[in-house]
Amino acid sequence: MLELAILGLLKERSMHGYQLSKRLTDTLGFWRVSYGSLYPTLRRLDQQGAVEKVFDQVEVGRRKNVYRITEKGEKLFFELLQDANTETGEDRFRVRLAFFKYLAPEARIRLLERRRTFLEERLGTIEASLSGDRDGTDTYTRALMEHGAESTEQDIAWLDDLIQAERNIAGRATTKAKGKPAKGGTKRRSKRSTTRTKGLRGKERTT
Amino acid sequence: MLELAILGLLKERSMHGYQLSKRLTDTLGFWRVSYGSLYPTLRRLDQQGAVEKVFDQVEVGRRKNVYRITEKGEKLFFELLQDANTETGEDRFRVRLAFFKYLAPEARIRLLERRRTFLEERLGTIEASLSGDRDGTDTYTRALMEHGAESTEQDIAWLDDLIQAERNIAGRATTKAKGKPAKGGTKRRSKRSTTRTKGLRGKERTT
DNA sequence: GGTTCGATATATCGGTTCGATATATCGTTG
DNA sequence: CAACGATATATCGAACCGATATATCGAACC
Repeated sequence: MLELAILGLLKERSMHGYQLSKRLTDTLGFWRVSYGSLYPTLRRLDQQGAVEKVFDQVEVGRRKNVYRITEKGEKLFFELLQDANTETGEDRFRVRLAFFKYLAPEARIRLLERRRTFLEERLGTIEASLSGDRDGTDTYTRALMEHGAESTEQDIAWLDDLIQAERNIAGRATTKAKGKPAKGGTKRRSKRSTTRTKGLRGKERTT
Repeated sequence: MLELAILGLLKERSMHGYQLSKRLTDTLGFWRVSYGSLYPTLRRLDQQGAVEKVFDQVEVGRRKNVYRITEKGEKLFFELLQDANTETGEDRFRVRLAFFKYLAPEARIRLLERRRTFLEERLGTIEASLSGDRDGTDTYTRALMEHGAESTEQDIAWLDDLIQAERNIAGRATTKAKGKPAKGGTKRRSKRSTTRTKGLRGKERTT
């Protein structure tokens, strides 16, 4: 997954390790990457020909290893991006979302809905745990779970917005305009009140 | 950190691996633990004498390894819990919060405030990145960051509530009354100010 | 002028965790 | 009773984390 993130960033512009680290932490998903995985991954990518070192304006004693993505690397990038099969874990989703512009709208929607299903399931288990646990849990565990439920609900609402926006795009791209006004676009909508989440979500897909 | 979580759960009652896995995923921080780390950790704890196997209702089926915490394990638990030195990363904080009842109120407040500082810093970098990025970022990255900022703000507000509740307890301490943590305070919505970080914050830009 | 200091930059080591998978038993249902 | 899903334990290799070592650069400070 680090490979995917690195390749995606190098697609925009060539960088050296330290810059990659900053971009990974700050802008992209703001999830901390250890040098203990960044540099080895970078070297691994280099050895398999997905990236290459750039020696240009070295000047004086500057020891910077600037990397550039190769065509092989571009291909690898799209393979990894398409491989949404194994998508659990927060970070993986974030990284993929960050490179959504390289995916077709339908693929985006598929990914967003899968994520939504996952969060909905999690919310279900949390709420089941909250309601079915008579005085077994202490205050702090309870606070933790309640906050978790709240955050998850907000994440779902956010996903709903993204999905809606994506549908608007896909709608006017393929099918003809027909009774799908969907005005505002990416503003806050989808006030979810259905806290009851047992076995909804129609259309289960096998994957 | 898995050690801490396991020991804390075994402190409540003896369990076998699968039950631990469920408790870890569902109630405690609902963060998925792989069996590839759970079982080895369990065995490691066994070998170093922090937990021990319990063979009571073996008899039939008998493929359950029930573990019980030892006195050595209890000591280890408190050591690990106190070692808040290395506290970055979501999960570590959650696990510690789940076992807050074993910490003194001052220690709790210290941990909560450290977490708060961390989140405040992160929020700062996100917002700096958001405002200082002249159209370099695409829609999706931007959405990601905005949502991240929002979530972080809510986390901070939640922390504020917890800190406030903790202060109330600590304030009326002095009496050994086995204080039960102020049930009234865990309902979100509190003032959020006292930002001792950078001055630039609080855009209130309606999503 | 020198030197302390923090940010930049690369690298590696040991240990932990992840993801996938293999195996077997139990409980239920058709 | 066979099929099936949930329970339960286990292990492997690869990825990843946290800490640490090293070195250079640009300022700041006396």
